[in-house]
Amino acid sequence: MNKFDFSDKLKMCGLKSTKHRIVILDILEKSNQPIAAEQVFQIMRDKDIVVNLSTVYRALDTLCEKKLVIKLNIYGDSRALFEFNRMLHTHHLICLNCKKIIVIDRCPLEEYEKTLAKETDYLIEGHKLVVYGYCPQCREKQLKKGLV
Amino acid sequence: MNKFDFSDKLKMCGLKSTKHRIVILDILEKSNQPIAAEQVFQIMRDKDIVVNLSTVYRALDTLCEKKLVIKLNIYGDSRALFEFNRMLHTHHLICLNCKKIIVIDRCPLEEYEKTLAKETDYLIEGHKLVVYGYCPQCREKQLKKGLV
DNA sequence: TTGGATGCAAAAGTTTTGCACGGTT
DNA sequence: AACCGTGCAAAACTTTTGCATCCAA
Repeated sequence: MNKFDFSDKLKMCGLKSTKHRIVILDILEKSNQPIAAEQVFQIMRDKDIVVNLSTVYRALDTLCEKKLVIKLNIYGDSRALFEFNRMLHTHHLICLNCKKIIVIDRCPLEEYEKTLAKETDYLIEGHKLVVYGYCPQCREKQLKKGLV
Repeated sequence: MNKFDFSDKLKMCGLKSTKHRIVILDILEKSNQPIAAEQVFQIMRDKDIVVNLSTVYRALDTLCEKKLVIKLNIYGDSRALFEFNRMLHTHHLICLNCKKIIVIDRCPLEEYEKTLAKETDYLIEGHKLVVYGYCPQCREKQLKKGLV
């Protein structure tokens, strides 16, 4: 997706198309895993884009409101993480050692949601599933140390 | 579970049995939903227990390490929440309106974990599932307002 | 007695806010 | 021109830490 698409996307949501917002969408879209506001800020700095951290927070907040971006709160990280909303229903597999996050795009929970709705009389809007484990690389390292 | 049990539990984990820790376990055990450190602190204050907030944080941290307590990071709350570990594998159903949290104790994901392990070569340690929706009470209120 | 637990104060880290100014529509 | 977005600084909020003291084992 290129910058013109981002610009259109923003306008379609009733937002002004600003350079910062486009760059932020671009950064998140290119990231293969969710990142924190501070990291977005640093990447912008690295690109020699002068921006204030509060602007990054405000932009992320606005983009989340418009569902262009998804905000995550993950165990073990006190910061919120943000990812580009690819309009796919995804889940996350997180390595407990290196904190790498893999996005998984298969969901086994459609039926479960229906059952749950019946049982609880809730109107179910969605869910978040996070799976924790150790990635192959970290498993190997820990095997060598005799830790696992 | 009474206070003697908590004392034993702490000792079995290699922790000293202190008044504060016992009270904190008691508060969490009695709470029907996960609560923040600040709330634990306030409940202690209400019980006329003089305690420092940093002690609450340290105690919760220690109890989590020993798996007596579970720490949660939930979307929409920048604070961590803590719940008594009932040694059941549970999930959470959260009302997007009133933020009420229901603990659900049926898990549809055993098979899924196995499949995922095979596919990714991760050593899966566990998962967290949070379902979002609107509770019957909030649905009714919103219906009246014509919002849903 | 000894090491771990606590209180206190201070710092660190994350996120939000008020206000003046600037840019998009 | 109007309104929304941004920079800056400050504050708010959550969590952690250093150190002296206290308490459970």
